[in-house]
Amino acid sequence: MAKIKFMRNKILPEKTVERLSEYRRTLLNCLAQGKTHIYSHELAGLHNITAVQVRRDIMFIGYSSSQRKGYDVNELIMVIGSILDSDEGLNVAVIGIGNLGRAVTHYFMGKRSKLNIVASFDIDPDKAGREFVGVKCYSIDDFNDMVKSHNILIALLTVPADAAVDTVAKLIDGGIEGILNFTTVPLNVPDHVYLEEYDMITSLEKIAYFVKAKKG
Amino acid sequence: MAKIKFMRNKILPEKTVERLSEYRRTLLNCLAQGKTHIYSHELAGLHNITAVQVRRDIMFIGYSSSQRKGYDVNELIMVIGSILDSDEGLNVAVIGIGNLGRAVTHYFMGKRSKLNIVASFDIDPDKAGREFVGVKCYSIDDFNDMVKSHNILIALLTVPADAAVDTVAKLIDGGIEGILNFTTVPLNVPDHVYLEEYDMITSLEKIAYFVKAKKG
DNA sequence: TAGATTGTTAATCGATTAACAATC
DNA sequence: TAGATTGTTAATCGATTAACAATC
Repeated sequence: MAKIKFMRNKILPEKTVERLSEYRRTLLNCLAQGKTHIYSHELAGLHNITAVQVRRDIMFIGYSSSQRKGYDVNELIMVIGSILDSDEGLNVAVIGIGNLGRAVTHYFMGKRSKLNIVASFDIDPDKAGREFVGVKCYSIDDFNDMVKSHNILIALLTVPADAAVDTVAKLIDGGIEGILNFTTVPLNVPDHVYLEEYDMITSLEKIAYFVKAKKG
Repeated sequence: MAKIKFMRNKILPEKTVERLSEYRRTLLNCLAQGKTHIYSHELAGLHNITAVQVRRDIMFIGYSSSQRKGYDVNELIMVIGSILDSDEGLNVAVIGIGNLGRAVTHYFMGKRSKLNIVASFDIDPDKAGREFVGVKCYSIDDFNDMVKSHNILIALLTVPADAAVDTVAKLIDGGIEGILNFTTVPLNVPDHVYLEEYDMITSLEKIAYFVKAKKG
């Protein structure tokens, strides 16, 4: 039987958290293919990183394989789940149900996950009450009530750029704790809110720069 | 007049490149509001970073303000442009024109940029020849020819997860040099290809983890 | 056992921040 | 000038990698 040291209360490095999320998806695929054990160098190879990094990440979460036959895929999935997931699942709202909002909702609905999109919100009164991609849309004015009644913790911000700043003020006011910002607008949030930028334009401009740089 | 040291041939740190892209957007807004000069601490405040970091980034690109009255907004935009943009613009293709592909295309078309979406590609023969969001769709079989004739350098990968690996092989074969990966599948690419992950699920799971961690 | 693999410490690398002289 | 601001070096922090003893 594998050992799990309970160092769960320690906060993990950001990059490790990212990779754990990625490992888990890969491990679920392995499981689907009937693979029950996986070596650190195998998992590393699938992610284009080094085996040391995989082992160090796994060390951080306090898991260790019992044999030298690699990690038990099933166990590792469970342990990562115990780190990343909340027992009760986590409720998420999409803010702004235009083209991007709908595509993102659709994208998420396709994945199994402890993260549930429970509502969308829009400023357009015509949209309130309707359902988009299987998710009910509410007026942004109902946001505060909904956050409380539906225990919404995280918001996906997919509003147009010029609405971003005002909308974020509403999200903060409503008591949201995490925001994934799809807009290209830099946002100011208080310390207790976790903000993650998700900026296509910057990602693309970065690729463009390094493609140029590589060419000489 | 401002001085520009020509250290353009040096490769910039990844994070600096990201921030330059973000600064530029902010600077364009400043310009639109009639602001001609900006202090490092102002630009920093708008991005929730320190003024030292702004100054260091600007030092890296070899620009320096002539007065102690902050940076000339217009000049700084030009200098960042000379770093990030290619003179001729850069041609981009969307691979997989489903929900996500269309939303992403729509999103980009709204921004002015030196990055042009010149084509989309799909495996579905019914889509080839049609136009989506103002961009013509081609069969993925025509990819190699199109890359050459339209000088496509970068691909946005918005295909379903199970098609990701095969599709990337085609992109590489066609001679693509940069990929923005919207799928959740980890990809293996040769050294000369610049790959950037753009993974919503991981971003969300990361937010979920740190929201939990902050609470106790 | 010998070889492969893991878990962990120490060394390195890269990015951020602190400190401060130079400038207007 | 005095105060504010910049440009840059040195120190710190965080993340990756190298090295290696321990284990099966």
